[in-house]
Amino acid sequence: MESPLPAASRRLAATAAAPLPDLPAGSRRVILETALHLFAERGYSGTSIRDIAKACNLQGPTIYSHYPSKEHVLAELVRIAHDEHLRRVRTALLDCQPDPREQVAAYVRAHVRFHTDFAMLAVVGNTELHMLSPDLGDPIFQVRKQSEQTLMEIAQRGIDRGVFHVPHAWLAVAAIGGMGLRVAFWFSADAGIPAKTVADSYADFALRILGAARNS
Amino acid sequence: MESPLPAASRRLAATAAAPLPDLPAGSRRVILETALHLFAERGYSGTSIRDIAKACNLQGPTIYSHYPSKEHVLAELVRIAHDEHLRRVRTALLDCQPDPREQVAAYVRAHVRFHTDFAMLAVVGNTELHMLSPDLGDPIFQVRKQSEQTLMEIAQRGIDRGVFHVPHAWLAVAAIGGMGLRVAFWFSADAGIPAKTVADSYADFALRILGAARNS
DNA sequence: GTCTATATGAAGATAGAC
DNA sequence: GTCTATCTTCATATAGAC
Repeated sequence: MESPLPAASRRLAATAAAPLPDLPAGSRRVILETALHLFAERGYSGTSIRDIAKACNLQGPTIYSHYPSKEHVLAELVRIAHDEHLRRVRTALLDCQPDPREQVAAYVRAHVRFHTDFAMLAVVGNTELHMLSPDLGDPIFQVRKQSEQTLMEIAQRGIDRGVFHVPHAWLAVAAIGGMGLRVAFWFSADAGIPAKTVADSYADFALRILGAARNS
Repeated sequence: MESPLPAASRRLAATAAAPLPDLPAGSRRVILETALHLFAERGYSGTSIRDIAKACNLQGPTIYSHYPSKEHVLAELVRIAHDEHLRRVRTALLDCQPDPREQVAAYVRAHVRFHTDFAMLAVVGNTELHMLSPDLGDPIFQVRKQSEQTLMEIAQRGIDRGVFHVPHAWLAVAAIGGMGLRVAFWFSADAGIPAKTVADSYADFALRILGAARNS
């Protein structure tokens, strides 16, 4: 009954971030990676430009040589998060047989692996997206919508073909998405459960939720 | 394929909070309910004492006649959230047959109804708990742990009796908890799906995850 | 690219009058 | 219980030197 949860007072369990995908070079990169750690742990509003600079061994105003505002730093992180999530989901589906069961399993494995492999990015992307002004946030909401719609379409297609059996498709999709999102908060690479185990298990859970479990 | 999600830039869909349980009277109550709305939408760090006061038609320092600090306001909200969650889960189990399937269904219905009926309280309780100093946060983490352990014990008991069939009990419990948590962000009393439908559906999803679906 | 100096405002919190 | 006045620190951001 030992639980692999983060230490009580921490917001998430992960301590190291996987190398960011789609990353700028040089100082921008250092700033971005440092901001990621701070935003993940203390939140966007709870982190100051000076905090980020200090953790980079820079003076506060130096940040402004690389980003026009703190909001732009957040926006780039949140954009990278959503782009990478969508990219992984789409790639997974390209490798897939046209069977909705395979597609759901592939989607959920990719979804969960994103949340294990980029836990900090996922936490920031999900908890701070709404802090962005419409100007910076709206394009990212569009990306998010595409990821969500993709799963909804797979589910609906499976229901139409009689492969899935669930009274309310949207609720099933919301549940599957939600359980995956939460992984970013408790998953830790060092502690306990391998990412692949989580991904495979959640893929199985998703199929069970949709009434199409391979093992039943 | 219409989705009942919150307007793009909002953090959660709920606009009104159910009357808070376990509530103080008078000005403390007004302050608490106002802070709840602001913390839910903008976060604890994104809300100032002056914001709260202004929304109460008070001057900033007046808050300090009722609470010693902003952190104490948050602490009371987070405590109420966790106490009410635990109380509901426990009450639901008292009305229950000793069958693990019934117990899981009762737990999840109570869990989900907490997140629909007190969406703002749930959002603040879950996203801002880690902002509290150990002094104020630790007792609340204890309450949280009790809720989590309760579901884990039910699941383990069902597995031991051969009623549930799932390779990794802890992952199943994490998935069930996580999908319920997420409900607080998208649920809206006015829009679309009744709370009872969500609760019943998620109870069914939980049983499916545990390999004990009543409908399969 | 990074620094120091600085402008301007807002933060949490206290003192003390009414 | 609520107010005004205020303290101190910190916030984002800019200007301009090196």
